[in-house]
Amino acid sequence: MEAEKPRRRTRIQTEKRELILDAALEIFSQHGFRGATIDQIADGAGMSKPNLLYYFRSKEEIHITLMQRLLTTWLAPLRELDDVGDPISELRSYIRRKLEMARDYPRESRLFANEILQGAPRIMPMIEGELKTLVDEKAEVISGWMRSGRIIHTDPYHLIFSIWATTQHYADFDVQVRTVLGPLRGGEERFEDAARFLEQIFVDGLQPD
Amino acid sequence: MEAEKPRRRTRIQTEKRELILDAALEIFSQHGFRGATIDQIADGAGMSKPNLLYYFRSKEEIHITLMQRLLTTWLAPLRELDDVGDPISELRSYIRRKLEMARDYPRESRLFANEILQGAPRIMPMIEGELKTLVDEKAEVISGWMRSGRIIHTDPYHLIFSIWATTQHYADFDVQVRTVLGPLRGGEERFEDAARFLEQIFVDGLQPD
Amino acid sequence: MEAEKPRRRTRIQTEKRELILDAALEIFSQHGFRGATIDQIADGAGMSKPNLLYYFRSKEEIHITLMQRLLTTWLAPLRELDDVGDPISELRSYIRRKLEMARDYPRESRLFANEILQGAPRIMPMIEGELKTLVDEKAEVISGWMRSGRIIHTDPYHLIFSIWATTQHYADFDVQVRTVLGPLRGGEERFEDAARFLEQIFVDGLQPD
Amino acid sequence: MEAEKPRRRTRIQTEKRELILDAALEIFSQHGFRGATIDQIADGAGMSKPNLLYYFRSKEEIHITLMQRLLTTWLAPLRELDDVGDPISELRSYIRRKLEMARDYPRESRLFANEILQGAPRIMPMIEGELKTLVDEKAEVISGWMRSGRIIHTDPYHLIFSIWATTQHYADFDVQVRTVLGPLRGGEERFEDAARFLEQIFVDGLQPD
DNA sequence: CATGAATGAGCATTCATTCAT
DNA sequence: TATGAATGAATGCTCATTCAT
Repeated sequence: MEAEKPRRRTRIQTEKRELILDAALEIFSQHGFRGATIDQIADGAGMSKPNLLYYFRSKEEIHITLMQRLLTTWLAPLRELDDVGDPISELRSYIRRKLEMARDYPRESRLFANEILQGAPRIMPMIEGELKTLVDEKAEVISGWMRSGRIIHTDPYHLIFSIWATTQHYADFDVQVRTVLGPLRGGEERFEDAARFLEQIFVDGLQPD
Repeated sequence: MEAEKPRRRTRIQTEKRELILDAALEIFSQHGFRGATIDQIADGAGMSKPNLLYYFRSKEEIHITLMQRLLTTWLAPLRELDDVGDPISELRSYIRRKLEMARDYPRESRLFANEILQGAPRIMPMIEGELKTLVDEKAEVISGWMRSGRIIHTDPYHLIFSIWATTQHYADFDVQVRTVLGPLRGGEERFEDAARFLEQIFVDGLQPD
Repeated sequence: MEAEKPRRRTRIQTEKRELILDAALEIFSQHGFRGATIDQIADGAGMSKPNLLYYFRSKEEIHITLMQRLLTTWLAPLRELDDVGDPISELRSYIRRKLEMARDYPRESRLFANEILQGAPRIMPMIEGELKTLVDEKAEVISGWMRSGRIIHTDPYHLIFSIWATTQHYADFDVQVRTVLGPLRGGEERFEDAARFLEQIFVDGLQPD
Repeated sequence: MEAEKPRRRTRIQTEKRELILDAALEIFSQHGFRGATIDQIADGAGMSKPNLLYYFRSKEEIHITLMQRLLTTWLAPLRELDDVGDPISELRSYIRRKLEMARDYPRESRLFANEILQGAPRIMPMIEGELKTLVDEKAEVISGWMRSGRIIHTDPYHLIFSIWATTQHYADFDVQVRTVLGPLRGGEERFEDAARFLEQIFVDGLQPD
């Protein structure tokens, strides 16, 4: 109801907000929105609860801010998928980049998965807007490649879903993956192995004879 | 932590426990463990909170019970993967069954995903035990098929992970899938389309020339 | 948003609710809505805060319940003002009853005053409805008495306001009244003195020569 | 509790203090002492919260300062009641002035009412001192008029209370008055109507035959 | 003078669990 | 078995006040 006074940000404000967002990412991705407490986040950010609430008005505001940034980074690899490049190497790069993100930013992946799992209560508009638009656009690019015979014919949407699912799996189901692979194969090399496998499936599999 | 006194159960007890577990599945899969409340579950099961706690000692006990059953059902398709069958049709069936489960039991899938996402705090022993054992065993079956040249050579573990990831995606990321596909392609037929795509990738792709 | 489950009330429920309402009346009338805390009320009612919230869902619900009852009792004297009685003795009785209420139920008077002072944020509908309707009706009765020459002609609405103001003053401004009157005249007899004065002003003053 | 160091004030200090007091009057009269926040007052005064607290050490200090001024203005009409004037026209003027104050300074009236309602926790000394002294004095003046037969015999204290109550009612119970009078009679003319009624009651009614 | 930053104490409300019947 | 009643421990958020600059 109240008018948001759009506070101009000082340097300290910006820095502290980053601190908070980082701590929040850790906590939210681990416990989900409801499972996370402001206390935990404040602790992680090294400040008191009321002080944290001086930078963000509410738990939800932190979450929303996180989500907005997240989506942008998260969609970056897909956004780079280039119409004019070579289809095979474009797809290969896309898968590589997605896997790298799963390896380097697993918290972001889990935060996103958490939100979608619960029905995307706080992120739906972005899914319907930005995300859908981008996917539609890139699906069209892929369809073009198919029509021109540069990759075999298949469903571009489900192709994208599958790439998402398989790559993000290494972040979202990390504990399971590592446990199943065991100490011998569950180290960092698992990402190399996954990359090799996924290329075989998606890249070789899509290559016309 | 306390030793469970193994109470003998009457028929009524068993029925009520089922009622509770069903309600709990609904709530837990929707809100996660911490986000769910006993009140909601009791409501869903049509009984009072203390009465519910007569059948299960605590919120966690419900969750654990649910998880135990879940894993068994969840692994059933993989367990059916038959050593002596035809590899190609075995894999095809496996993918089909997993997709059917994603379609028919999305709550179970989400509950499982939720748990793993949070680091499997309550299910780790089963992952390390039952699940890992089964995967190891079936990976060996698949390896056997590869060695005998009946399917092409690749990594059986990552193959299993990929089948899990892609099929479960249709349950866990359901909102996103339907939103992106839009009203025209996001109906029940999405499972058919997915099946067709996944067979192309996994079955045709693994076929030796 | 949630559907109110209309709880059937047990005897204990009813008794405890009364206890709470009584304590709340004490606290609210003393500190106002915002100034009162649930802790204070729970303390006054001899129970824990969560226990109190088992009987009333929120602070506001207590206040609303209190207000609803209040208005009914509060308007009772005016409601008894009888069309067919003798105007002079009707007015005399009305003033007496209002003064008795100020003496015997000062907390109710103050609670009401508090609410109106703050712009009646939680009671406006009742003012616009029940209260206005009743006043309109009784103003018409008084007007009738005037038209028939049984009391002198004046404004019936402002007459009612003045009776309200003067009688309630002995509850609402009690501290001031007692302080000004001092120990000699500020005891219980102040109500007798007030009654005598008010009758002189309102009753004798309205009498036609 | 600490001894106030009597700070000498610059002109700017004085101006800012006025700004603050005006904003505080608005807020305190609307929400009561506990319901008001320093933030709201600082906002209303167009300054930051710590800056406001540079001019007044605490919320309470603002309130006390406000109360002290208030009482002086508030008692001015009574103070003007003149021993040597004509009793009837003195009383008439007194009522007029009090009604004008209710019309022009309703916030002051409500602030005062609020404080008394809560038992005058912060203003008691002034009630016992300044206010009581003045009332005693003026009651004696009125008694003199009665003894000399210039107005009829009645209780001067309760007469003063009644004039207070009835006039202040138009400020303190403003919402109720306007709601009951409705759009047709609840405009600014309500003060004229009230004045006419009150004169009839108090002035004509006190006139010896 | 002015303000951004920080905090301890408080507050309404929720929730898992226990107790008595 | 079943439930009404009770509560300790959170939990999100507010607010008067202080501190540093």
